[in-house]
Amino acid sequence: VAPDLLGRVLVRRLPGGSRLAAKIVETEAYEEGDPASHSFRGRRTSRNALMFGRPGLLYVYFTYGMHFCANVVAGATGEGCAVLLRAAQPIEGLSAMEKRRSTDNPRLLCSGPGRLTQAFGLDARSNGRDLVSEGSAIFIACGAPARDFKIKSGPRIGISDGLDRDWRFVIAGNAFASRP
DNA sequence: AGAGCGATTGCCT
DNA sequence: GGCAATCGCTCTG
Repeated sequence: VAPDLLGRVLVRRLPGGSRLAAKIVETEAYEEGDPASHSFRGRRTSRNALMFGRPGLLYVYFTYGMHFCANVVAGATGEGCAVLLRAAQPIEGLSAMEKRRSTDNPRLLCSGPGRLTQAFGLDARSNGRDLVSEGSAIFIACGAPARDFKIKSGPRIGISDGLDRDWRFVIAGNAFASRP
């Protein structure tokens, strides 16, 4: 699911009818057999409960005392599996993102997991939202995107265990990834 | 009950 | 390249 999400568009409807939209350009996969995952060894806690929920839901967690990270629940119900959204290329609603992010550099709006949630206004209240219903206030647009890009994979970022897995996926050459 | 640290970011030199 | 910010989750005793 992690590479499949590349090129798809994350959309947020704002009160008033305007929208935020950005193309997903970088993702990471996490699952139960994975020592870097919140769901390692199938352990359920109050924080990670959503990872074991229905696929297509939004799992948001708080980290480093100040940042939120957004994930797409990706396993069957009961399986602790999710895809971290690490970076996206802004498409629509840039001025609203600029305001939330306090910068007008488009490269700094959604290029990083904490930046992306801040630009989209996602936080603990967004937990459990349905990302696969286009009626949602926050969702991933349906329909297969153009596959006119190559996918690069490598070790995930910011972890100390599980570095043997190449479960970070980026659109090759895209300038909006969290790092070159 | 308390310590340690994290799926990060931004500002400093 | 280095480090502070900042707080909730997890593990240890």
